[in-house]
Amino acid sequence: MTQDADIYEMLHHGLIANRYRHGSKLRAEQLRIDLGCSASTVREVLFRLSTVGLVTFQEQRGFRVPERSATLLAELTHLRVLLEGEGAVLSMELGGVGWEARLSAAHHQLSHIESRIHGSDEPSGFVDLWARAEWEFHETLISACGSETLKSMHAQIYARFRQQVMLADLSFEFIADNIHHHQQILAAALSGDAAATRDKIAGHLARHANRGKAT
Amino acid sequence: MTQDADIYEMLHHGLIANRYRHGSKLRAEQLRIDLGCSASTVREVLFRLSTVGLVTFQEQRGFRVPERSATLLAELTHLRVLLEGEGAVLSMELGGVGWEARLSAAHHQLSHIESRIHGSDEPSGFVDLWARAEWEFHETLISACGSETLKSMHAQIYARFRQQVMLADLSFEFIADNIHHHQQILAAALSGDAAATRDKIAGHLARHANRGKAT
DNA sequence: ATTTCTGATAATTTCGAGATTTTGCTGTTA
DNA sequence: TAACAGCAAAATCTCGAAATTATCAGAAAT
Repeated sequence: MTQDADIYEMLHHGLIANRYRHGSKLRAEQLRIDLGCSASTVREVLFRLSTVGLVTFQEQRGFRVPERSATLLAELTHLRVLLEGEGAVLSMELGGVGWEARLSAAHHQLSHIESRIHGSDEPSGFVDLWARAEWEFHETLISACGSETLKSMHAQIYARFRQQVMLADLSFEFIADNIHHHQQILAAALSGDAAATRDKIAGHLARHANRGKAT
Repeated sequence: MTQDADIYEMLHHGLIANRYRHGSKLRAEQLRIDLGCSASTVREVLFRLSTVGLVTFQEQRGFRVPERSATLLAELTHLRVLLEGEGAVLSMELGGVGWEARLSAAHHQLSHIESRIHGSDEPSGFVDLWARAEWEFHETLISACGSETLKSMHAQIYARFRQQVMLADLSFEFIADNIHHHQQILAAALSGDAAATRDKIAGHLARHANRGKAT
């Protein structure tokens, strides 16, 4: 059993779930206790995460969780619209009925959870479920695009996007909008309208545009 | 002096220049001699490079140089067209005269080198100069897009693209086409025609479409 | 009172060795 | 001859410690 991959997954997940405060230092000696391994292994993983932008690294000054930044969020949003729109349109052309079925299924799952959250006073217990379902839907949306490279690039951007907005999203103030957005994206994708699909994706991802605070 | 960053740059450059054969194994114990450091440091750097796709990694089986693959090249080309086209169009809107001047300068440098290569029997001595100038031109093309994230993502894809096609490019069989392509891209960008700019970029990058051999 | 120097403390970077796993070779068997 | 088990060699993975560098508190000087 190689710990390395597990440690990577744990930290990756923790960073996306905002388990560590924005801007806080990530000391290898500290994390080794939580993760149950040596500081060297942690350091190795932190380096890898810095390469994909989930942690920042400064020479001789260690690793940090990236700050929240309206500028960065705008850039990530722009790239996500670009990649996710392209992947969705390609999937519409290449995916066939199988893809449409999987997308419907993913939307059904997500819709179910979002409905429950919408009617709940204490939605904090649904956070993990919702995060997984949201990812599944957007991942399925581009899953038939035929390009592994596009998918892995999208996964990188999605992770950084989520890291930026998780704190805002888990208050679920957007939940009513999100339900509507996800329905519109599904409808546009199934109808075969490429331009509309791109539009709906862009509208959905822009929901944080007016809220992100600069560093 | 931190070796780490230097080692990373050395290996990064070597991989793009095809210093190591496609598919060959990258043993840390071997590389430590060429690079003058310990095996652990090499391993750390190789992990980082695997995260951006310049080396492949398999658990318990070490690191390898990615094979040449027509499929992968097609995917990288598609993404480069997407990112470079977007960055160029944004630069045309935001860059102003300063950007136009820098793009002209970069093209002039590249054009000068490509002309010399075109008229030479033994162009192998120009490889490094050409590679640098080619990168400078394409990087400048998107330099005013206003998004650091887009630029770094493009840099990642460009590096992998170059790794795939370097062997083909340094025979300079495309040199006549390339001179024409680069001129067309420059002209379209300066004329302010967004659609034409995207077209010319796509045409330029597709030059390898009929040549890459599957693994 | 503010700045600068200095030493002590803490964090980062590099390294080589031990434990674990894979790989390749050899000899046996059907 | 082909297939398989077992052993030896090599490679990978993990770790903790030594060496280097940054950080900070307190003393000395302006």
